[in-house]
Amino acid sequence: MSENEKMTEEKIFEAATIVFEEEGLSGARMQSIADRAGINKALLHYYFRTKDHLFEAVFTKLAKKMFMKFNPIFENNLSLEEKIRFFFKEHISFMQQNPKLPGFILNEINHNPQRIQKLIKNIEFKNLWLKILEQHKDELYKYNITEETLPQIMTTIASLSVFPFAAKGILEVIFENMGVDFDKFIELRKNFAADFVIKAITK
Amino acid sequence: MSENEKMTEEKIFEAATIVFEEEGLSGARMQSIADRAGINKALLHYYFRTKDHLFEAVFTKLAKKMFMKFNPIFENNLSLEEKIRFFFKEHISFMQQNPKLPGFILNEINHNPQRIQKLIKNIEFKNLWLKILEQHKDELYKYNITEETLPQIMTTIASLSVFPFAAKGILEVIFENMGVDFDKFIELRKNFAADFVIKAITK
DNA sequence: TATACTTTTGACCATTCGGTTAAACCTATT
DNA sequence: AATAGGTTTAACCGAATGGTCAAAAGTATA
Repeated sequence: MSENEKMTEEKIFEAATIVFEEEGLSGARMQSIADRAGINKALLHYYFRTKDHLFEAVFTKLAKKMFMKFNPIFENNLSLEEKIRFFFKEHISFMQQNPKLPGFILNEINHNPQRIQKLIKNIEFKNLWLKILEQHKDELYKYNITEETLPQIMTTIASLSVFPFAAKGILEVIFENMGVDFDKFIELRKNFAADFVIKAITK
Repeated sequence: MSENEKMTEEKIFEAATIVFEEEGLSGARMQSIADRAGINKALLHYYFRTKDHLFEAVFTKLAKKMFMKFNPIFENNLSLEEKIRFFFKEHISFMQQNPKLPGFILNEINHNPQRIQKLIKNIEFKNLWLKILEQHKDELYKYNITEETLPQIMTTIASLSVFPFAAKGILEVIFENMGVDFDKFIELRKNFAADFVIKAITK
């Protein structure tokens, strides 16, 4: 039945997500995914014809899930400062529940940059400055934000949020050595990063 | 001759570095490395018995090369502000010449965290705070740096420097869309990141 | 030049891996 | 109960992969 079918496809998808996140495209084994889904390997190919098909499906969904989290910033009508605080809280909370996502996505894109191209080529980054300008015209004078520094500030905000997860493997070892708990560090980071950025851009 | 031997081992090592950086451990093929080095595949196993041996050699050297760049900060006797400026200039310059290194190292560590453990377990991060305290006792009052915020600030500095390279694949696409040149962005980042951090931590 | 030793090679091996096939199994419809 | 449809499986396949081996090629020493 279609109910059962959804179940199986879902099982496969969830298993594939875990294995791909953990091992990467080239490191993942179809057999591991089948085992984890509790099904036969041939059934994988029945639902998703090839490994690449399956990977593409998983990757696209995860990447969208990730980039979606950046959207609300340009939608709601908070102040710039509120938006920054909102972003760090939401984005870091999301990654707390998906700690392996950032490293996985960054890595796979570096291995095959064209994969992301079709995903974000539709988004009009060109209008980004105009959009921000119209929403926050008055506030921009208060902060050191110009069309020139926008890429730097955007990247900076993304860095502060994403990097700790992308570098989790290293940080955990270093922090352990310093007697710092990674999870606690992340919890504190929501406010620290927001304060840090706001302090830095305020004239 | 030993001269020739060094030549061959060197050729293998360089080829392996390129292939591993590009494809990762699981994606790299011994045949590709042999081809790139212009030698027989069996010769790889003559010099480095297994793929894992070869990878370990390459990874260890690259990881050391990377982390070495953090050292001078705790050695020279510049002021805190000078150290921050010095770090961003040196570290980003280094990565400009090795743009694939950050992503490679982060990814391989996430896949196998214990790999980094033996490399940095010798470093005494516990004394880090004491070391900084003794070198910059007076300055620390000027900045918002305490033993509690140190991990956040350290991670922040690393983020601002490393992340743009770890996310190069994405940023290049986005920047292209915005009419921004990645290399120019990186060049500007050396000063932007330093200014940003100093502004943020100055009371 | 003969000998001993190291380096390099081509051919080969065992295993793993993504993918296929034909048959068995289920489930709904008649 | 018989039929037809999709779903699931065990067994299998060819190619790719990491690794081995014995012989060839090179080199230094006597």
